[in-house]
Amino acid sequence: MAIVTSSMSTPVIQLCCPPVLTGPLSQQDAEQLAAALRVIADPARLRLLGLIKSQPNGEACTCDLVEPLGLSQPTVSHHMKVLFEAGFLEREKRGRQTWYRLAPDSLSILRDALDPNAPQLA
Amino acid sequence: MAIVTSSMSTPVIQLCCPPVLTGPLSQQDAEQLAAALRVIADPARLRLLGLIKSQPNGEACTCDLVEPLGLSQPTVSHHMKVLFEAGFLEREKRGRQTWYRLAPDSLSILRDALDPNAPQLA
DNA sequence: CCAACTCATTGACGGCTGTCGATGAGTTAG
DNA sequence: CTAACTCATCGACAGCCGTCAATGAGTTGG
Repeated sequence: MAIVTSSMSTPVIQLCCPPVLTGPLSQQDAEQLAAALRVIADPARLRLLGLIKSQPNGEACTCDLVEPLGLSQPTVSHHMKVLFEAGFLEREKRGRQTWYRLAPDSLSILRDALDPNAPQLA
Repeated sequence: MAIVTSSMSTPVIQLCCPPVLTGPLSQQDAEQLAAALRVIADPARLRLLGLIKSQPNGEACTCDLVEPLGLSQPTVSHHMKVLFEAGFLEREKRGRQTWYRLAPDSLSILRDALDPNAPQLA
């Protein structure tokens, strides 16, 4: 019996993927890459990534993001959770605040998957 | 009065965008980039891009794509329209068939927008 | 111990969209 | 001209998801 029975799952960003144009994508590969892309295919989440990156030390707590984003605190919290669980953000709790930082290489993985010069396998 | 009153609009892929991590994205920039990402954040459309690229001459007609994708013909037609109007595909009618080809540079634009080493502006 | 603060969770709602069957429009072969 | 073929469009439906107000959980200061 595992001690940790939580719902921790592998971040989608780490699961994907052969480049799109390497050849026909399997259904599974396509679903994983699509899942990773869907996470950042949202204006609020894109703005959050840019905001965090532009903060001092490249980190931000939730309270720093609510007002510049112009969305409610629960909504921001929701987006942060999605970005974190997908592997785009790192999270650290300090006192009552939660600090977020960009996960290195997460965007690079997506970039690689979109490489238009990927070698044809077939 | 314009002769062409059709609903032709600029492909979303050509509208976007400063890189995500250059700094805080404006609402408009974020929406444009998100719109472009949403187009390919779908397993069926990702598979279509890979399928077309792997065909002889890098082009395919709709009839070549329905069976390998495992979706109905109207659904495939719908996805092709979305990809074309977004600027990811070029289209050419020959007789009763419609042939599609990857639009060069479309994926590269998205790749550039995801550059994790983009210079900070602020 | 209590009040204030920060953040996450819950539940609800509305809009978007991926899918299909049915149908229509254009093209070719006979 | 007609039948068959290829593809697009339409209308409908179900599921997903972004958003918020209300509430709960954990932390700090006094």
